[in-house]
Amino acid sequence: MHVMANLSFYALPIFIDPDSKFKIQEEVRDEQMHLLQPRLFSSTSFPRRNHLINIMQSPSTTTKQLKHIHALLFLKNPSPHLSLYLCNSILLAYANSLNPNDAFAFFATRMSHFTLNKFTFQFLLKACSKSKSLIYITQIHLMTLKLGFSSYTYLMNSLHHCYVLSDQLRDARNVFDEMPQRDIVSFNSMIHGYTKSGDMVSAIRVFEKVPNPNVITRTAMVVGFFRCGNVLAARRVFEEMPERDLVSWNAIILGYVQNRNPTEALQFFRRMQIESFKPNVITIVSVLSACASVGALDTGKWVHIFVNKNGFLLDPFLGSALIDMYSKCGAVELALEVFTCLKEKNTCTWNSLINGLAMNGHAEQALSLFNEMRIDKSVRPDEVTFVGVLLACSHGGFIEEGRKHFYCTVKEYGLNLVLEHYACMVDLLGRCGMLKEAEEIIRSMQISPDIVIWRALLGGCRIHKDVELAERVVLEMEACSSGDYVLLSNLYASVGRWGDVEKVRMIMKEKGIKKIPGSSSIEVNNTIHEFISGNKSHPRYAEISEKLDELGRKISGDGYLAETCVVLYDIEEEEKEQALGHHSEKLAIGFGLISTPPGSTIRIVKNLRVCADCHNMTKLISKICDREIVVRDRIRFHHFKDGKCSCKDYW
DNA sequence: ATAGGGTTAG
Repeated sequence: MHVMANLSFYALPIFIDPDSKFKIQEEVRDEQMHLLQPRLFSSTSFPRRNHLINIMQSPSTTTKQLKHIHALLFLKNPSPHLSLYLCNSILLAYANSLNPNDAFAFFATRMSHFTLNKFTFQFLLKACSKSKSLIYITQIHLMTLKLGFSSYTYLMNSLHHCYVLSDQLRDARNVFDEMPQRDIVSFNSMIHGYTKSGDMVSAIRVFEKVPNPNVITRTAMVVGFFRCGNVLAARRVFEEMPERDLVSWNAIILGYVQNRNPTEALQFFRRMQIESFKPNVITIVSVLSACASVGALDTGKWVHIFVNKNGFLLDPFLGSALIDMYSKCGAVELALEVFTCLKEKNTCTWNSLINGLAMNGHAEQALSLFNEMRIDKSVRPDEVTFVGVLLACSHGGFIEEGRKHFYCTVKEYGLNLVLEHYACMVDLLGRCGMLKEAEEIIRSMQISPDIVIWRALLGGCRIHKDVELAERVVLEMEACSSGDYVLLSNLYASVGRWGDVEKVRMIMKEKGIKKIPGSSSIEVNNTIHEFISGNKSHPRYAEISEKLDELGRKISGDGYLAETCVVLYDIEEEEKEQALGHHSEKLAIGFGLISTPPGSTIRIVKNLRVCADCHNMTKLISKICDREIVVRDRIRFHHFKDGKCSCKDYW
């Protein structure tokens, strides 16, 4: 169907984009022609048009070359106008280029005289889907309606997709509702739209109406369920899929990572390999993230080798993921190694390493890396960088340097102070006993402080036994999460105010606040073993318990005294633990000792912070057993060696 | 020619 274009329609100024640097070069200068020579003119004759079109459509063609070819076509054309076919080709080339807005400019200036066809619109919509400019989408939508193209399912699907991409769910729905015919693509696009906006109820309603759902339909549902946190439903859809492809596997792996179940994510990664699917970069990055959060160093190393073997491009993306994984597994040397090997680094790469060093207690190294970053002109520090910098200052106890960065350097780079910066600063000051200054900083904040910041102040109160301030802080926090009460009761216990300890426990009971159970995991032979505080269910529990008892006896002869004041922070819980066994990290360490070769490093990941008793005991174990023990707690790392810890007993 | 998957912080 061909409809004569309504010229006034195209003349709308909307298509002249003031930001576009687009200019058709009417004349191609000789030297520019010369630049094109080697590519275009293999023989002496003028290249055939199709050849030029092929070059234009090739993804390696730069915008500059594209414009030259474009000008060349006009220049060498005998008649004043090119054919519609040729113009559509140029349009598509611009739509696929790095500057899709050039397509609109070309359309507005060079195509107004044409009787347009469906390809013209298809390519314009292609440009829309890349530029996501709502103003163009609406305009093209109107044109398709006016020129009678709205019965083309392909076109309407593309239009629908554009609206979904730019979060215009209502418009997308209208397009969907008005379509005379719908195919599987229409349904999939609609489902995607609903899941993207979190409307799972509508997505399910559409899903149930799809005559023959395919891989894409089902994968979209998996993603949708994960997005709204319904892990079980996501899993069910996945398990019931008649066929799966790489994208489905990536969706389930990433879904579990994002729903904080990295162990399950790694299980699916393993299953995926059993079923002979070859991972791509997206899989790798998701799996690395899972390894990082669960501390699975062996799996992480395996992935790294896989990356090298299969010739994956080590770009800043993948590099940062590797650095983050190694840092969060406590293997700083390996993180450093990746960093030095990387040819290309972006801000995120630097951030990953700075944060990694800071987390692992290498405060000086983190700060000197930051200074290197400041010299490097190719990157610019951002807010995240300063989180790492301030974290390093706080873990190293560098008050002056911390103040300097907090008050000056952040502003030097034109950055705003965000919640995380305040949290680090309050932590730093609180830790060093400058509780008053810490509190003043909180009071002076432009944004309202969050729970992390109050908790940082509370941490300072605990170290310096400032009960009065702690009480005020807890009141101010309006008492919502259990950690704060535990800390307060902890503090009361440490100064012997048992009556108040009891009171806090009553409040917690009344409010239904439960202490989060401690959980520690350790990776042995590529399997993650998780231990919950006081839980005996591990198959080798008896051996672990025996080992811990044996160590306990050895240690008591070595001057170890249980830290009673901390043990008392939650008596109810503690009694249970004494009857049943030990804190989760002790179980994990015990298991590590009996299941790994002597002398090898034991790595533990813990969901809560290390208690003083475990900290003490771990130090001694590292000495007696001559083992390096690396414990990652909720906030940071502890590297135990020869009876000492990298945190220097501040945490 | 159109539909589903992508890192970094407390």
